[in-house]
Amino acid sequence: MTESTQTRSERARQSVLDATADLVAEVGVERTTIDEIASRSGVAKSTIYRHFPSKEVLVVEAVHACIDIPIVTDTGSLRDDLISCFSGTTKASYDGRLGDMMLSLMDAAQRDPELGRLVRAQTDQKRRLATTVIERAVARGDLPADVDVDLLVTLLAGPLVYTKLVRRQRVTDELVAAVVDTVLTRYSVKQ
Amino acid sequence: MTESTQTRSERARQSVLDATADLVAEVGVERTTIDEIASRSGVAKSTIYRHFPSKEVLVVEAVHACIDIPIVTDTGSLRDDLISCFSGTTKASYDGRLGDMMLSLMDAAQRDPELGRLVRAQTDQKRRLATTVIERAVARGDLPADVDVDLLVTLLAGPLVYTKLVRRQRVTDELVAAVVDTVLTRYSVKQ
DNA sequence: CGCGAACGCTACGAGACCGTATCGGCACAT
DNA sequence: ATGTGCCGATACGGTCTCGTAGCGTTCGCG
Repeated sequence: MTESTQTRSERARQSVLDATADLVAEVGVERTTIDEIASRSGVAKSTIYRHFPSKEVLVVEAVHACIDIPIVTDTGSLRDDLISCFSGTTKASYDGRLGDMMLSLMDAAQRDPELGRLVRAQTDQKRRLATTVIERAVARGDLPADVDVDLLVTLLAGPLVYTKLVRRQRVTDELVAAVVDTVLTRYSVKQ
Repeated sequence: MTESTQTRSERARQSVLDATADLVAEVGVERTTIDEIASRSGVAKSTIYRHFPSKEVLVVEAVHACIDIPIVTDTGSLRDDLISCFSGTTKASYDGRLGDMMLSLMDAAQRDPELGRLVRAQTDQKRRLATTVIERAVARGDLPADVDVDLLVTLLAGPLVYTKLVRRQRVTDELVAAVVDTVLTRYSVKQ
């Protein structure tokens, strides 16, 4: 990716991280084993331990490598920016591999402080994207200055995350639009 | 509870179910072990296996025993009924022991079909409470007849579940009221 | 092209856990 | 009261997993 010339060590490291992420997505954090990671990645167990001190650290790094932050648009329309923002964060974070990991990660995060920090940081980061969009709208006067931004983000993100994680249904663009429109109506925003 | 005269076998069985629920709430489904259940409940491992064929069955029964369905009010006010409904389901299902179990259960439910059915049934049951309240409002004419009930329930339940499970914050009565009011404004319901 | 560092393979000890078996003792119904 | 059936304690075999170690092989830098 970054360099087409990859040293042997780097290739092994990357294979391990990939296999770990795949396994966490498939069987969850608890059932992920070093032996299976070795088997899938084609990297020897001894080599894995040369790169990562423990299974916990490996999992944290593997998850960390899966996270990418989408960019927020600035069209001047609160509605469009929110839809774009939540479509982006939902697709980036809850579709594909990371989406399959989330429940297991959140569960494991209850007991593993390091994973807890990671999951919380991930959640906060996504909320901050929406917060940015909303605060820009407040600055424009499209939203009242005394709006409860935190509540607003929860009202928007809640139904989408609930649909994905609890109901295990796809988050369609229609749902995103419906959620955004419902919440914005409350604040009398022109559409 | 149901009978103050409890045979020895019944007492043992109940102790096991209790200890199992406690353990699942504390350390999750995966880290819950029969030996620890035996140790905590004061019931011998051999006795546990006389009552339950496997750890999986035991966990399912223990979780099942934790579930109770709150009753929905019928005050004639959609807003009041919704607030009562979601306060009730939230308190009953996400506070206390069951709340501590949920993430681990939902994770385990991804791989265990039996747990999957249980969790899904639990979710559906709670949604049906809200659906009942909404349909009564439609019948009264308080909501348009063509309202998307399923979407409406998601809009209401989503932020509350998200607050509890993802943000790991308490679901206050203020939050419930704010969510209900926001969603109902969209449908121009008098408050 | 040569040498050292890193790799793959295999085996190992320790510990956790499951599910079964054995056996002595206590509860509960008759 | 008395015996039968269920319980508690304990031990066991088997499996899985972690993390370490030894050893031959191969990559890649100079």
